[in-house]
Amino acid sequence: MSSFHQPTLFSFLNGGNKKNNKKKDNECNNNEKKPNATTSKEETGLKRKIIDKNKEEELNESNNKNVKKTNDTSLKEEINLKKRKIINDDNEEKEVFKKPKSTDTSMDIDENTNSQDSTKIKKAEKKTLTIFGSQDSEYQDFNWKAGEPVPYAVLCKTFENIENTTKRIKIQDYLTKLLVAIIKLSPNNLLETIYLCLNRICPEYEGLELGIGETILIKAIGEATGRSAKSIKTDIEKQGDLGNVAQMSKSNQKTLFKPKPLTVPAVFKGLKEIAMFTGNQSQTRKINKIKGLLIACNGNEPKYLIRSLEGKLRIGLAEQTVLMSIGQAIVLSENMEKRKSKERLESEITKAIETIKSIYSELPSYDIIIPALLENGIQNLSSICKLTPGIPLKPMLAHPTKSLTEVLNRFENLTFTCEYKYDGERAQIHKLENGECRIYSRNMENLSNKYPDIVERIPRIAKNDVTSFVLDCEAVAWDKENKCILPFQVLSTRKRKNVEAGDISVQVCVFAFDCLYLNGKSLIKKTFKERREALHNSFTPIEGEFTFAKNVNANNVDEIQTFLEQSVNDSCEGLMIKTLEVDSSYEPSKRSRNWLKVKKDYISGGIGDSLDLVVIGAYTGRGKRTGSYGGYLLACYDNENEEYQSICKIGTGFSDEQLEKHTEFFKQHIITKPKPYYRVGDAKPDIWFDAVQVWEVKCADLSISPVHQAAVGLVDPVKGISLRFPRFLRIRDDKTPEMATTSEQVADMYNQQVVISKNNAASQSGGVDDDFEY
DNA sequence: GTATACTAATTGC
DNA sequence: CTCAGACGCATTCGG
DNA sequence: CCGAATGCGTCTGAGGCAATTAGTATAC
Repeated sequence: MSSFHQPTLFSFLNGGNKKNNKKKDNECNNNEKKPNATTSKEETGLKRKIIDKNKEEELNESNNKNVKKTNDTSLKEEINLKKRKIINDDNEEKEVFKKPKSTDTSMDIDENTNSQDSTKIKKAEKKTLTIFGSQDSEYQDFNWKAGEPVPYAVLCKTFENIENTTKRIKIQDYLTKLLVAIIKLSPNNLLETIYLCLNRICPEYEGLELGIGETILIKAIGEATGRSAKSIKTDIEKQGDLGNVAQMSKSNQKTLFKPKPLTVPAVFKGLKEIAMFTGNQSQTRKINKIKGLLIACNGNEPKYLIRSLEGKLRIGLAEQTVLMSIGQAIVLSENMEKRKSKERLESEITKAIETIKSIYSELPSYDIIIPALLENGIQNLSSICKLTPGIPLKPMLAHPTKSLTEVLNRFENLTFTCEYKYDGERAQIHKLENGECRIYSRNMENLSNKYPDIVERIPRIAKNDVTSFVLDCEAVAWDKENKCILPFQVLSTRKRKNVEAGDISVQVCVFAFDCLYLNGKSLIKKTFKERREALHNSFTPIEGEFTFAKNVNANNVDEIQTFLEQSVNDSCEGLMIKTLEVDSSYEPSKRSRNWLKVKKDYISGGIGDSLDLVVIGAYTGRGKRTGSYGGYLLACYDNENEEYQSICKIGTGFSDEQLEKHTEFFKQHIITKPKPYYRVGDAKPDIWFDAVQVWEVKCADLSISPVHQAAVGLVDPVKGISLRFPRFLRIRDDKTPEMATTSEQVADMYNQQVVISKNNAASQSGGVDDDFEY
């Protein structure tokens, strides 16, 4: 009913005093531990098993887990910590969620001063209110005064809180609390804070990147702490995260003098500067800047600073949650002094979250939204920030489905339509009122300079009375001579920057499927039926340059099945299925995955490719896969040379349980050097294995590979073949490694792909393929 | 000094 | 891009 | 009738291949 929940409000109001909270949490843990531990034995499921297994450690260490976290290096501890987190969350669930709920009712009688509970809440509320402008605050330890820059430590403390829970409402809560305080104390820092939470430095469409990777970070950490790159690398394997390694290296190090504490704006400015270093010696300058920041870090700051630089905060906080927190925080901060009923606040927050999400999906720029929000409040925001040609909007995405029956179940009794899913690059085409044309990618990067050929043709696709528009399309590599679609791999060879019309080697055809804005009006709230009519009425196809996506308004399985097969036969990936009327607006904020996609490889036993491959190596896992192998190297068997040829790595498709089992199993088959009959090209795994097990693996396509060696010499003289989107299906215990898929089979599968065989046929006959029409 | 080869980073799917 | 896990929410099931 | 179980959608973070680009190191 409402996305805002009472525990959120309660814990927010009650969270005024950090020390009280902490104490309470500990009490909860102590009280809950024993009953929880005993009941867990009767329960099944992995989660429960983990709890049981680690019960003892949990009892001993739960109270000083933060201390442990920063000081303990061993792998075992890290894993325990991971599991402990689950247990803590379990306890939280019992305490934090039940207790506030029981007080909910008293919140309802807002003015009832007789109730003991409600007086408690008032006290809590009062404490929260005193945050602002006084020393007695949640953030008092950080010496943060109104009007002054937000200390980086405050942000990192919030990150730590967030990282230590998996509860989404709680995460949202921690961030909201911080944002409210910032709005009240240092509103100028709100924008920077939000960017740091999201690990970004500017709107996506501005395209500024950090240009920092692991290698440079290792160098910087090494120089800042006096450690060798090699020892840092071994630590990463143990700790699974460069941020943790930096934290460790830093805490072991004694600093001679204390630099001024970091602030949020200073860190943000530092990141932006790093991003803007270019040209000769820029890497050295980046390293020096990082070193400077690192040296100024205190407490847990190195961990989060380094993770920010890595581009992955990995604390369970991302865009959607940040947006919700912004909405919640702005309402709460606007109503701090007012006494509004719980219901009233709740509904205002729900509405604000909806508003923020929808505004952001139409105009994904915090640079614009946040200042407008601070200045004008949430009420007038949608009149200031709205869909504008020239600024990309968040694209609608599709939900994968496993079968056509699933599609029919979901869209039962609704009118829907099926479209070809072309294998190319998403292209959002904008024409501004002033005539300027731009193209944006799925991630809102500006592609105008990549596709000058498309930009040039944009004015010709619209009918005369059209002044401005935004279209949603797919750009697909196109063979002009034979009038057929080329593989994605061909498209990706196009230059990306400073493309001159003259040096375009790969032609593209644009397949349009939606119209989001037309002649000064946004169409996103209209039904897809209406939008598609607008598209078809206002634009004209040009052969080989601009076409509408092929579609059929079928509604029975047979028809759709035929259309699906036809799409694959026409070199497409499968179908997109969209409702025409009900719930068919283009509002990614509502449901970003409102469309369904049926890809040929999803359908089990169907057209999709599945291979039986041998495991010959592995890579150490990072993050939540620390302590197990995060990915494996697979090979096919070559009869001719009696060797195993690498075909791909694989890192998805297995459950946590399987992942652990694989790790256990393959630890018994480690070999120190690769066998002479392993041919792996540049795919060097961290650990080599004896060829003992066969895995069934599924993929979407096969491609010519610059690294892997499968079927080398059969399709390409020097290059092998690899798999696109590989995923683990199951262990094939019935097969020995010699019975794995062979190189010949791999080569055959490659050649049998429609898009390959069609093009081979076309280039051999030199004529137009008659079966191929648009 | 300039051309070339290599590596790391980013981005598409 | 694929996939699994955790969470939150809604609905159904069973004592 | 209420709490437990179940099912579904969303969100997040693990992991994949292959291409260009930018910066650096090396060779001539």
